[in-house]
Amino acid sequence: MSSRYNHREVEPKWRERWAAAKIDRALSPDEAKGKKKAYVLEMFPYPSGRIHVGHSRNYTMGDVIARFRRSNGYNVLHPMGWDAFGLPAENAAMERGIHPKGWTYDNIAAMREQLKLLGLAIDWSREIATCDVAYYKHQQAMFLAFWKKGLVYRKKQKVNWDPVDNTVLANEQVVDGKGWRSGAPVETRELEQWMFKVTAYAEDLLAALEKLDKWPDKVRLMQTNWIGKSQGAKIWWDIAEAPDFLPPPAGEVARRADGGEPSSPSVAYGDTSPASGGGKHEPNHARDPIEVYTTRPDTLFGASFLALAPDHPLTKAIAAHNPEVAKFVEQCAQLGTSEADIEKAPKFGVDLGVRVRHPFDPDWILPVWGANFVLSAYGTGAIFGSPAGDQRDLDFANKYKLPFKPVVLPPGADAATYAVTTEAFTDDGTIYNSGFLDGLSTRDAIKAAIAELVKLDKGEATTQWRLRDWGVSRQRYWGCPIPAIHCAKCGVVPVPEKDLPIALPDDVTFDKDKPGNPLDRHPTWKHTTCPQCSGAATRETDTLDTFVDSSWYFARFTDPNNKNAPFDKKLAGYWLPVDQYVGGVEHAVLHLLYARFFTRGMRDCGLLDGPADGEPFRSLFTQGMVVHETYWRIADHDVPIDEIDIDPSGIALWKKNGEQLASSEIVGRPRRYFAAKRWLLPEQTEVKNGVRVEIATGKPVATGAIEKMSKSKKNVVDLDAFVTDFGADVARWFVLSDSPPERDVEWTASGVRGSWSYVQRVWTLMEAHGRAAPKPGDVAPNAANEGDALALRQLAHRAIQSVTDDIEGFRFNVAVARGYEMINAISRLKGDGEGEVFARGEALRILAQLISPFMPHLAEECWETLGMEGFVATAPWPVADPALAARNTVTLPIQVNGKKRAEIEAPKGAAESDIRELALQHETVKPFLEGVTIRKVIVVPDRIVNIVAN
RNA sequence: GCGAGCGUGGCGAAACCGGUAGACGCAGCGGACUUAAAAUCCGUUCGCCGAAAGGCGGUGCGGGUUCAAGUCCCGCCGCUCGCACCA
Repeated sequence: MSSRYNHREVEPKWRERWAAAKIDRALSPDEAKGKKKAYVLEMFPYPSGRIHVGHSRNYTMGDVIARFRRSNGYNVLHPMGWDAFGLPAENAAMERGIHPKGWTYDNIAAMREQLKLLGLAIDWSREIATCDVAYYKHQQAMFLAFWKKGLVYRKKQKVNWDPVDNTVLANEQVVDGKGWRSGAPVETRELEQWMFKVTAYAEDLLAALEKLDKWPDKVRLMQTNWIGKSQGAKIWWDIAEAPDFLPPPAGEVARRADGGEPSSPSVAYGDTSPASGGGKHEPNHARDPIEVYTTRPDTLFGASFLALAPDHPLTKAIAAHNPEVAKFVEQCAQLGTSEADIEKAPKFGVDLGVRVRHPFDPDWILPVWGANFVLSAYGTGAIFGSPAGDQRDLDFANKYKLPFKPVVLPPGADAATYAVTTEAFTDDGTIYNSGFLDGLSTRDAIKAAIAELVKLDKGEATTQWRLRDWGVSRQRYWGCPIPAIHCAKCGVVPVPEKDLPIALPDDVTFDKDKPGNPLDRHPTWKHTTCPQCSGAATRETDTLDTFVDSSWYFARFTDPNNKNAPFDKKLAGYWLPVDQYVGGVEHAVLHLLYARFFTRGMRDCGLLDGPADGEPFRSLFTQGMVVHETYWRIADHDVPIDEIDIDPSGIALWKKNGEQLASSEIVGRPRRYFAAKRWLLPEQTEVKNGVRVEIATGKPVATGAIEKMSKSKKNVVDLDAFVTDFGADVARWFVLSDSPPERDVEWTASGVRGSWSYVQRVWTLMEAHGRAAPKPGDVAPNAANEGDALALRQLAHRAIQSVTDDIEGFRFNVAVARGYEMINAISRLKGDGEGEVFARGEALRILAQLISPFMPHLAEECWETLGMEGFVATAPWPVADPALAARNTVTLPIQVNGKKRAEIEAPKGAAESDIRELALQHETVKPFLEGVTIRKVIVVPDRIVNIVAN
């Protein structure tokens, strides 16, 4: 009498029982005496609306780990929260005339209910949302602490400015030089920005990457490149000649526009100004020596020119008087910044009319050029050109007929004949044509050149970083207000801690016609008094970048309801670092770097005792996405029907004047062709007679690329509907099957059917067996230790070993395969004797435990059906019986000259000489040994035999 | 351009230290049950030759190391990701 497994009743039942028993609650350190802790965390979601099955994969992976750890006796912290500030809420507000707060909290409520459907073992008592005042007031206090510590400063910085939306855009929000929402060309503006001094930890952030051995190499490499440490030298080139209009070498002239060290410390709060750059050659006045950065001071004798960035102060100073230079600067500004543009842009430049002296020879005069390929944002914005050793310098020198000579002799080349024409030699070699450096290796010459520069006071060794400080100002409403006050008399003043929180006002207006920051135009909120002089003052109306919110939330989870502090030092010390962090690789640099910075900052502000090394995430896993086919049809009105069509098999036909275009001709499709696509939800389509059609119209539908599930392409499967139809367990099982977790998995109807039928098979066997499963430790009857029963017992115990290793090693797809293997083996075992019943019951019990991290509801129902006590979720993880899991006989393949010819069964650990004889005497092997001489017999114990003969 | 990763049946994949290539799933084919269908169950499925036993070939391409290579080394080709005129 088998009944169908009814997930609609079973799943909610167990979720209620788990909640009632509070099994997901993380224990306090005192309660958990004797247990090890495990902090398992998935990157918390942005509450964008509703979740779909694609979102579920990330949480399911974390949940498998969390449940697995709990079964293994750990005190598990597995929390959930909401990255709730951000632009989409304001956009929704503008489009629909609602409040960002209401929109956000509604979304959170909806998504919380959806996530709960998945049966995740989450301690919901620790839920946080970054837009709660209870959360961000601690963030404001932390901002003040960082400020006090010198990790916060203000600086004029170039930003992407959207002139239509009146706001700063992040680089990611600039697409092809245009604002992603407004479509308006983005302008560059200089704005006073709040900065976090990430560069203070550059050395440590880089060095500590080596210790993060449980992070993917790929992510560590990306951070290494992002931090971009480079060792070299600064060199000061004295001006020999300059145009008369340049001011004399005195007075205040700004240094290069966007340099390493920030400018004036305009903020009063203890020691707020970052350590100044310090050299005696600062600042770089128009007639002061030109500072150049190089990694190759060994090639100094090959120098033939200096080149400055278009926005180097000296270039700009000359452009103000020299029309030719002004034209050059303008041309550079007009060049696109996209990758393709840079690739294509030819090198060009202009002689600035300035001449400098070579540091090693005052009589050696070199020209100074402006050049488009020199970046103002890197190094000092000025280089010396050594054409024989740098391809860009060589191209430039060839174009403008600047002289050059090779100074590095490639290994093996002849100094008498070696020459450079169009290809520079950039590798290490032997220095020649270089005075006192002659004969040295590249390495030694770099040291010798720097020593000489220091002696002459013409330069010094230096380290250059690609990493920049983090600009956190956003001209936005829906974010954490920055706790600062602007006073005409006192300058920028921190809000006293007792006045926190600075809460966002609710009464703001969102008006499409009045873009910009609603805080800025709020009638009362921004007006306040100065905490120092009590005079009239205004609040800072910028809010913090939402990446700040997510830079410390993992610490808040350790003590989420603390009213007086962001968290208790002891609790944070107990739980941190996060033992397993799971998230998308798209956060490889920004979020993961900022969090590492923040942990160090919190430590140095005394908020955090451990981890002493400042690393928030011990182990990181970057998971793949759920992808799905996309479906679309032609829009009804946008395009003349003869220009685009869909053939009955779902292939798009692009036509022009009735002629069909080959796919190669469809490059650079006009924009309106894209507008012609109307994406369809999978459930709006069906396959009829092998053709996918729109259900409503019966018209054929085109099948587009297989892409990450996203609202915009509509290739999503709604979670609620899926859970109703198939159950959460099927979704969880499916997203972990088939593909390795780090790779994408394609959601397919047939794959879902496979998972569904697996659930049914498990249930059918469980129910048929009933309440007769042996408990762990029950002694097996003799009959269970022979024949097929024994084979099943061995398989089950080996599965314990395998699944345990697979979960530990993030091979969930392999663990899933073991689940299939087990159910196949269990259903193959026939007979109802004492031995079979025992073996079957034991295997089913083990199966219920092994699948419980993956399909917790089904496992729980099975556990109860088998007559087991308590929750399978909290039952100890099964331990394999070594006697059963071990193999006492092994199958050895016998190869002759590397080709498999036979197999033999042999006892495990059998003597090599015995195996050798068995192999040589084997009936099917013998024919291959006739007429040849046996050269060698290789016996790898318990693995293989290979007979070498010829 | 630089850097990293990947390339295995019709498809998703497995093979952890070099040791029986293709576990497991999907799709396909054959069968059972059924009036029929769905569901379920059983068998089968890398290619070629063969009635079978068995043989030959096979992990992007070309070489190499080894008794033995999907796995290690060298050189190509292709795809994906990251960075990009970084001095």
